[in-house]
Amino acid sequence: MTTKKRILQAAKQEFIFNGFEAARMRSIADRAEVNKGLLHYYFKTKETLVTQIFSETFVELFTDLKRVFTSSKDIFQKIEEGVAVYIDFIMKNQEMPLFIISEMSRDPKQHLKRMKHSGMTPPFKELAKSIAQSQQLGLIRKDLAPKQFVLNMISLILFPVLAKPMVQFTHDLSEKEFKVMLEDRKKDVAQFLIHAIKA
Amino acid sequence: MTTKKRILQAAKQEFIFNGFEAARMRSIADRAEVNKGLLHYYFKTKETLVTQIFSETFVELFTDLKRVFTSSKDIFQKIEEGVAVYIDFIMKNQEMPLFIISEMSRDPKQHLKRMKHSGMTPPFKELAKSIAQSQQLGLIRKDLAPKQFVLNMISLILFPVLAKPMVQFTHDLSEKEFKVMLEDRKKDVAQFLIHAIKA
DNA sequence: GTCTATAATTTGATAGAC
DNA sequence: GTCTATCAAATTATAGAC
Repeated sequence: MTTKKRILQAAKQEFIFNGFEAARMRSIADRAEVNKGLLHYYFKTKETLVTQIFSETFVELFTDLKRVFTSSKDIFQKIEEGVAVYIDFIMKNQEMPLFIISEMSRDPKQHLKRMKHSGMTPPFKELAKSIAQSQQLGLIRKDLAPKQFVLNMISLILFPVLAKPMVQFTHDLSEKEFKVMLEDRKKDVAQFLIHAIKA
Repeated sequence: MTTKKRILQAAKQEFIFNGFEAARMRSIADRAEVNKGLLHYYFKTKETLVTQIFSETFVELFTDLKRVFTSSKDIFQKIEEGVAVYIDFIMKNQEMPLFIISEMSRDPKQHLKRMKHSGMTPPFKELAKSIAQSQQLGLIRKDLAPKQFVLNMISLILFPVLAKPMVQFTHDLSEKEFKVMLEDRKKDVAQFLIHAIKA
């Protein structure tokens, strides 16, 4: 692996575990086992590092989700697959959602710049459209705004990892048991959602 | 208002908008319009300030929720009232949930100390118990773990404020419209939950 | 490309006058 | 109780040798 890649990977770990402000360039260099000066040689500033990390993340997740939501399958399959793909992603990147949300909140304008840099947008409009069509077909109850459903779906997917320490504590779950719970939620959340919206 | 109270209020604002690490003692002093030295005179350290703020928050929220979940009303009323009470709280303290969750994640052990200092615990076990009883009565479908329901309920309540900038951006909502949406979610979330669990 | 050394700021916290 | 002045430590970033 190249030095640049090693730095990027080390930075990702440092950022997601500590947040942007608490992340230390010194720690990143230590993790990557390179000299502190090299970080600036490759990436100039702390901000450049974080922008790069966000880009890679957005491209990876949104590409997969877009494929699911624009497929020709029926809405209930889209929900099941979408939930599974999303939860698969967060199982591999458990600390990333909190990092993104923290950064978004800390500096919304900067976050928009980072989104633009990645060239990707979340494919939620595609899902909302699919919900609306299924309402017309009578598959889903009509007293529910598609946008509301999308927000609820994302809430159920993301919150448990955002609040992971609280969930682990209140449910008394080991690291392994927490992962099992996330795995189970692929089916559980999909079924919960489908129960909530079926006509 | 006493100087101590003014400092506490200023610290709360600074912390919830910037997070613990990014919060500056200097900024807190400026917000409170007092000298920087006074912060240490009253609270000794940054950590003392944050512990005090958490305590007040936990006491306020959990007291109200416990009253709802241990009342004698039926489960569907408990859900409706619990959602309303919780959303009322976060409407008045929109940035608090992200601050708490960020801190919890940044330093779980320290967070437990802060919880203990407040003397309060979240009354979620009481709600789960109430769900289990209603399952026995045949009011709620039995293929759903009470703990899972509680987690889903909290997810739907908290996520929209945690991801507020993203929600505002993707739904194109002004500050006022976002508040209206939260207000609407008191009914919407309760109905969504009830649809999802009714036998 | 990689390192050492260090500059330039900024931070939380303290000491001491009033 | 409130202020000024300042310390000691830590942080990002740069300069320059190799």
